[in-house]
Amino acid sequence: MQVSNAEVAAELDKIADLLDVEAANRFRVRAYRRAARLVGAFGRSVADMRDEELDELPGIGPDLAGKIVTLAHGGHLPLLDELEREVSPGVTALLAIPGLGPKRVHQLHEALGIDTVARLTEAANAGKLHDIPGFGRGLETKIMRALASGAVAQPRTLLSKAEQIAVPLLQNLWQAEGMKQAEIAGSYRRRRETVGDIDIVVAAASNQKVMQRFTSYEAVAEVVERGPTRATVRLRNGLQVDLRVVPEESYGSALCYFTGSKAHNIKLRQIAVEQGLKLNEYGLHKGVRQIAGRTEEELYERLGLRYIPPELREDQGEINVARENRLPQLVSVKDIWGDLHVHTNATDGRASMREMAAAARARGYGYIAITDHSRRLGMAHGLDVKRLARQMEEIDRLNDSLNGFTVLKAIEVDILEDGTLDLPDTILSKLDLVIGAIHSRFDLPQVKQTERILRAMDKRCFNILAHPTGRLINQRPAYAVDMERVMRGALERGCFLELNAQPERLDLNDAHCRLAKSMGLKLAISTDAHAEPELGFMRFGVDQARRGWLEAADVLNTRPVNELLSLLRR
DNA sequence: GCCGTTTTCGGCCCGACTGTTTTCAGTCG
Repeated sequence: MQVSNAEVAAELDKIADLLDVEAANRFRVRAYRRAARLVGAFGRSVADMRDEELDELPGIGPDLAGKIVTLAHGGHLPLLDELEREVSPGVTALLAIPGLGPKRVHQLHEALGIDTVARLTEAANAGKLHDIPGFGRGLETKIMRALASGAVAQPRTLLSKAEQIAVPLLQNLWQAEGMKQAEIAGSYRRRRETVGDIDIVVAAASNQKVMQRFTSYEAVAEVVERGPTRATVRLRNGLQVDLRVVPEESYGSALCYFTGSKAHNIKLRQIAVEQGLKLNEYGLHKGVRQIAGRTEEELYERLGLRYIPPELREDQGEINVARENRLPQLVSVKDIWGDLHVHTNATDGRASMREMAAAARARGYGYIAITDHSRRLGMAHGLDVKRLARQMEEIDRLNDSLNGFTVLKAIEVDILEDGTLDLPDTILSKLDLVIGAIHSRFDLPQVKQTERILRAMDKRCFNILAHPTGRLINQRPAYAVDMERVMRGALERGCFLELNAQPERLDLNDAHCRLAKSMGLKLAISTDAHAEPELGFMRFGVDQARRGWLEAADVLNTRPVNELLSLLRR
């Protein structure tokens, strides 16, 4: 039995939570959390790794390596059983409630035997909490408010959605008097696929004016916290926004600090300590004297590092690479020459191919591939042989009328359950590009799903595997597939994988991108656009690719059409 | 629980805000 990295990470996190509530050594707790984070973000499946390989990873020692191996093969940990005997497992859910951390959860359990959210609600409503030492009426109401507002376990917000909320908010903030600098920091700036909250950093002449403007913003439902330099609000849609105002000479260090990740920051501060310096959000200090911090660039430089782009700041090896001046030259939207996954109103798109081509051209592209659905997707009015043939003729005519821009004949063909393709080779082999996709039977076991894909790739006309895991963020998990085998299979056969840039897909994820890069497999970044504005999703795909350390050379569609076509030839 | 060109034991990042306090612990990022 193989257990996914995400599940192993969840178990490790559970141990950390339980240890936390047990008041275990906090560094021991941290070791489990670090391990959970590492495993969760790891491209390879830990189930395929040996004990000694895991031991090599930073923060993983012999003990954790053994536990990870056990978990990855469906084994039981005596430690976890023991912890769950001592602390009822439901208490970990209490940690998600704002205002409750390990100490207070422990107290709730000791004093009143509270071990579920339901019991906590009951006790709070009965007014039993404020008698517990260290608790008071204030905390009791705070907890009751949190419980009532459903603040518990809210799913993370899609980056694209966060952008729609944060950008106008920031624009509004700029109207405050005395604004000097401002940026959205946090996981938003690191371009993670989802954000938990929004962090904004500001340098301004008057803290007071900024705070005032921020807390009175029209979308604010509640001011959770408000001090002289920091404020937290909850918006009506439930999203939390933190604002931090600092002096101009601290702006760079504050921006860096609030961009994170937390793990990256800890490493930076360790480096500072090693050099006899101190790093905080106000700057880099030698004794009481500030020696850097006005800009991020200056900060990294003074620490002996090259500037690290926010997308890489995850403590995934970027610091050593920056020290050795080996940072990747990350791909950017400017490098993209065309879009290889585009739908039209021939199937479920909303614009004609002419309109999509014009929109792509207006973005400065040299080509797009028209990839409508195949017949199997009845819902989308998928193309059969006859309609596809007609579309190909139409593309020829369109190309005749275009100068310096190419519309590629292509398709997003369904990979059927047995790994055959939804249209015959005779027509597929006449196309410039064939994208294969799974739209059915997401429930196949891993071995079957993997073989289904490899079998489809066996066809010499097959070029790119679309949205390779099928996940929809917050909606549908990835289907079970051995990604390493799929990538190796693609490499051996001369085909490629897609990084689908739809904000709710972003499929492949960042770890997969790194895995592909380490194997030398190029990826196509494609929008899967169903309307003209969706061509703009390219930047989300590029952001994800940057998080995966990809450079222009690692991406298929960063080259002119002739080079692209020769790469596609099998 | 991890880690080490000062260490195999004794460290492990730093500050703001809140609430319950008489000087600070807990939580959060």
